[in-house]
Amino acid sequence: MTCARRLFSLSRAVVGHCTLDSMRWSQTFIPTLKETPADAEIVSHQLLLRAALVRKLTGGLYTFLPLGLRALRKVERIVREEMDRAGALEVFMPALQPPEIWQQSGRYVTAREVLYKVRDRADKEWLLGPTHEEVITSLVAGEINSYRQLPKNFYQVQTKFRDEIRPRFGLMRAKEFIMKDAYSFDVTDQAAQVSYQKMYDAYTRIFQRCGLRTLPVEADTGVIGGKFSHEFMVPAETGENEVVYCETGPYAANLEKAVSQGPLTPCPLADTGHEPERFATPGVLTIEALSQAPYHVPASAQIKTLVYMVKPFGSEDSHPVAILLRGDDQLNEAKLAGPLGSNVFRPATPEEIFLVLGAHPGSLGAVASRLPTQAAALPVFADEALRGAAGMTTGANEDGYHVRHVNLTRDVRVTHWADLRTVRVGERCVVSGQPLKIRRAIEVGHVFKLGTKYSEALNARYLDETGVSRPCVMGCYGIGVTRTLQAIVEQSNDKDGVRWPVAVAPYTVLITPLNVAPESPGMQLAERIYADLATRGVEVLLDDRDERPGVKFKDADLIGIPLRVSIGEKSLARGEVELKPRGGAMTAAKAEDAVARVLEWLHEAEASRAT
RNA sequence: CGGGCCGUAGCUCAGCCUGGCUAGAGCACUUGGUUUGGGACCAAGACGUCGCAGGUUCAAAUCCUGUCGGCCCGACCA
Repeated sequence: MTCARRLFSLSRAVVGHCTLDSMRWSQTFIPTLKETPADAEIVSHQLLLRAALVRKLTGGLYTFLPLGLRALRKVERIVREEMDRAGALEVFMPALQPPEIWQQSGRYVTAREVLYKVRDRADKEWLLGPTHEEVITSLVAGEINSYRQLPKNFYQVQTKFRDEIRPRFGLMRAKEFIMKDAYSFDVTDQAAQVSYQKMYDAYTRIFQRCGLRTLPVEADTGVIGGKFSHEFMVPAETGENEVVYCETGPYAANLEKAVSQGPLTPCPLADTGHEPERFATPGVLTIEALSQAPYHVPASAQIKTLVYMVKPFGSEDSHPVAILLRGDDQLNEAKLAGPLGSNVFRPATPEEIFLVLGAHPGSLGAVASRLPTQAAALPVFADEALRGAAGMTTGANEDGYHVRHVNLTRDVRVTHWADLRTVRVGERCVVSGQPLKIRRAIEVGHVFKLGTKYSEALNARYLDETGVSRPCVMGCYGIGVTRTLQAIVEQSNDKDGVRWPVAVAPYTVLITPLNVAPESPGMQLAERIYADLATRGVEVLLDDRDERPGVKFKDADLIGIPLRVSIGEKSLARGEVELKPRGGAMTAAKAEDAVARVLEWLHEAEASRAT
């Protein structure tokens, strides 16, 4: 028993906080599904339903069943422990928010696509919060006055609402989901950097404790705005993001943000000495067509001309801009917001394009001498890959014609140079020079360094040592808790079901007596082990159902409890029970040692996870 | 919002093209029996406004129109 006594002090991560947090299968609610529901596409979504973790109410809205809720609570607890450890303070903000603060920050417009709006009896509008920068900043604006009160980092775990155009993949992209969001307030940029790093480190620990392999990548800041950010990605073929990474170096970035040393084949730079020359290209409307016979202009020697309509911040009117890329490059819209100075923009319609350029898509070009007078002041944004290019071919800005011998420096009035292209596989890493790879991933966390955008808009200011009023420097940090749960399932499963990491498993031990008659030796032993483990704080589930062994084993594998203790007549005749880690090999244990062996296994599982 | 597909029992689906008898199967559920170490078997039973509305017809799950909902692809998107 000394062994058991020593093992009694297992950490809370494994044994749970409630000494009798255990359950009989027949008393709880675990409606497993033998068949795969038709509308679940990816394996984690299927298992979420089959393993009785959640049920769908309607598209993008799910009910958590007892098993799913237990796993969710485990993830939440890990998140809270690590946030607390990092010095963040838990608060709880309203989900229902007044639109006024969103108008103040400007996001009433820029985030309008995802905002759920509701009206009260007086027909006043309210918002269901998709995030809480405005609320927390309002709080700080009212409460924090001095540098002596800083830094502060507030967090909460709360339901968020987002008007997703197309909810899909179960909890991955839902209309309503649980997020942990944290907001840091600092006196200076350098101090904010410290807060940012604390959160980055906390996130690394959180996902590690959840049993997830994550990859932190440089990320675009999107609608939230801000200076720079990292996303925590779970590599998975079913992910909705694409991550560019280098196998030999530290570089990793979201495709929206990724840079490289440029196209593998450089643009022609040698000036042919020719002036731009118009030539007839009847019916040629694509880069591809111009690269074919009889023209044979490689895509890499063409200039692609796009027209976008931009709405500057605070303005109601849109204006057109031209965007130039190499023919074989793709525009990366996420990179466009910075150079444009606005994130409200869209591709121009053919009618709008004709109005400004006098030609239709397929024949567009920005060669200065071929621009109509109304386009004289048209802003021209050119991708860096085109810098210095010569001998290029592009549209003549006249339907049915192209121009060759174009020298960018000489012939095009570029107003802004910027990195606008999408990186492609195999291009050279800017850090290591090695070929870049691309793979899909699920975004589970995002840390942003925000700067003073919200503190200035909502007046969250403090007085510094010299009595000068300054805006707080902010950071914000999100973890999709429900999405993280599904990502764990997506990463931890096999053909038989879920394989929960111990730290987030709904229960850590499953006892499976094959004969459940109350007076049978097997059931009596099962009851003893169950009670013994429960009083030691192990979260244990007893499968007391009168079902055939096959049913019990299939269900056990499906719900994926990390350790199974099977008690059947055959081994019991030898005075033994069977220990089977989910996905591992079965081992025999003397019945009287069963509890000690289980505690030992849990202890080892915890030790092997700690780093 | 564009394109495609689908709504029949709790779940997975057949029947529809080519209208016609009491609308079917498997799984799940209830009862009884036989079974009992990897999703058993036998028997009996319960479960349906065939998404909804309108139309055509002697007759509609089936054909037509509209509508609502779902799924997939795209667009969009912390």
